[in-house]
Amino acid sequence: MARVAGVSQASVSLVLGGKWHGRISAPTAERVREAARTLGYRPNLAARNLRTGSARTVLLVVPSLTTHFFAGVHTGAARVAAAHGFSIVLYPSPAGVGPARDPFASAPAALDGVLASSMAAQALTVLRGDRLPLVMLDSEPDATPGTATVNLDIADGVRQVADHLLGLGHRRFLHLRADVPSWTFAQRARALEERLAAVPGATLRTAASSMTADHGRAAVEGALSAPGPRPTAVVCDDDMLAVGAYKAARRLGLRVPHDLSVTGVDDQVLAMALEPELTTVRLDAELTGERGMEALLSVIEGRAPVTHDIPVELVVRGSTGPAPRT
Amino acid sequence: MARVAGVSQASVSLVLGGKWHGRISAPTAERVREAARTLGYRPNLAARNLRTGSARTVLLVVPSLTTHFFAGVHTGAARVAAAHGFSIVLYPSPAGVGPARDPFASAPAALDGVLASSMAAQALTVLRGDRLPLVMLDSEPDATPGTATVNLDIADGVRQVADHLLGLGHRRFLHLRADVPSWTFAQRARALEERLAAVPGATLRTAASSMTADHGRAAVEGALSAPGPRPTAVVCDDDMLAVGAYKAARRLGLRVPHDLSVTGVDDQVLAMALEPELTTVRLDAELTGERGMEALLSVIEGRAPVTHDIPVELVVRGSTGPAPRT
DNA sequence: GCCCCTCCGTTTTACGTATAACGTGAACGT
DNA sequence: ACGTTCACGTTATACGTAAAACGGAGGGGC
Repeated sequence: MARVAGVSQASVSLVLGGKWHGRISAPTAERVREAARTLGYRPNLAARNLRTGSARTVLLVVPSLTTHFFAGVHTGAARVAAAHGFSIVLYPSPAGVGPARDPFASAPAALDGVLASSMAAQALTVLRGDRLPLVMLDSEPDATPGTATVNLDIADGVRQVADHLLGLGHRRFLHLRADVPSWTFAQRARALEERLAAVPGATLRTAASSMTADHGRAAVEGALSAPGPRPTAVVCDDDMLAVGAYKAARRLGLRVPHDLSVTGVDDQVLAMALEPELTTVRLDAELTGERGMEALLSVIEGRAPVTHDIPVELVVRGSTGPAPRT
Repeated sequence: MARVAGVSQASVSLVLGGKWHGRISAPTAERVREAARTLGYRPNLAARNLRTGSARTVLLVVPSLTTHFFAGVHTGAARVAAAHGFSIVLYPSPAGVGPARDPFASAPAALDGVLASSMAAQALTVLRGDRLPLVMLDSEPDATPGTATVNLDIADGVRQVADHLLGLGHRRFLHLRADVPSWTFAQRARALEERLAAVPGATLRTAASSMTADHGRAAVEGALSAPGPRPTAVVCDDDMLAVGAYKAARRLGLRVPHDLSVTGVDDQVLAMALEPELTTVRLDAELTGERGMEALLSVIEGRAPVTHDIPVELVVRGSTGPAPRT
């Protein structure tokens, strides 16, 4: 390469690295670029990484990419990373069985930082101790002081849901919880409890289910068949659970929203596919990924850790209506 | 590291690389491992990659991870890659706007091979010319002779759909095409046409739509409102388009499946969420990813390219029923 | 004439690993 | 006693880059 261009190897590095101004004349620089073009020359990344001590690579830790939300997070994070010349490597689904794998074993090169979802708790225990820049997504604000976090204010979304349903006259609520031990779900439960505690006459039942439509259906069917006055609104931790609520309602002969109002969280494509379309809390997954990656790159580049808040938005559609008269 | 273990650097490499049998005594090997453990020593990946000339890394080219199918492909591919000590780097969504980016610019290290979906056509033009091992997913069998392919026999799935509907007495069909210029969709259209051409009295209309529920609805609504005898079955290229068909049916006052049968392709979570549940062609995305990665690793390791066929399966649910009497 | 500066490059070095090539005692066969 | 093998490690080298250190030629100031 250097031979073809008729210059030294160092000049090649300077030109292709874009740091030649004032050191290499314009014609020579052009000659180097031309030679690189005709040869199809690409700098050896391994050598570059060895020399610079960095591969400009970041680890993204999420439970599963098949979850709509995390796929969106990846998309947003990847966009920002690419814009800064960084690459993303995914931590292989810790949600799968087996012990937490060594996150570094999955990377093709040294890591500059870690962007981790709070739902991937297993991996974090592995990551502690390595002094890598770390940014948490949707984690408890003061859980890890000093590290940047990107916080989705889902609690606020749940409060909006509660207010919306209260405004429609609902007083008897069923909360369909995702039985995943994660702060994000605990937060939702607490927000709903607190909001309803402030309303005289409001009651709250709780059911828990794994995050599939079928388990959700069973849980809701059980809770709605229990003795006592039946809840008129089901607040679900997730759109997929809301599908379960729809199915339960159908089996029990209840119409949505006439007899039973249902809400979700996420606003997946699912929400618009349902009939009636689902009232739900929209989470902007891509924005979450973007902000997370921006925060992480800030830390990597030595700036102070910032904390972002991602606003959420209640999207009212057809699955919520006035509470039925008793 | 070598100092701490009281041994030469070469011995460290041998022991940690697992190639010490017969060259290093067991006690010494143990001493090295012990030292590595206490120091938290990790081999420098950049140096290793430079020395070995490989980063054991593969590029996965898919249009978008937010598409359910491709997220599944990634999951399967990642599982196999991890089992062989390989890493996956994703090519950043070529479906996005802008010119095709340099795939190698997104990688943190040198690539050993490429696993590409046929739907990411843009990227392929970039990849041609680089003599990297390449495996295509769901691409036209003889499009790239010599390269391994993993073929989803969706044409067969469509034929099963046609036979299923014909058996239910349907004769007037509407094909809702995804207007994406990809071989996989062209293949579906051809299979349906050929199958119906063999049935006297069978008719086929076609509508095209981008892959969103709303556009699908509009396309189906238009096609069903056109003059002439109305189709009684809508065969959709995708589950998302089937959602559009449901919505169109509702707007036109048609019940599924009583007045209109609907089918999809994919079997996303969506399919079970719909009411009635969707009859669709199940594609095993994870298996596709696994087979694809296995084929690619074979080529990388110097074995002959193999071609796999992934079977598809018609899943009959509630969205198809007997053709209405005229 | 001498010193100093600027411009344009080159020479050299270090990064940390994998592995080929090279000892070095001790045991062993004859 | 002497070559041969074996078991166990070490020394030395190359990978391709980034960047610090180092000129050399030409020009300007005094």
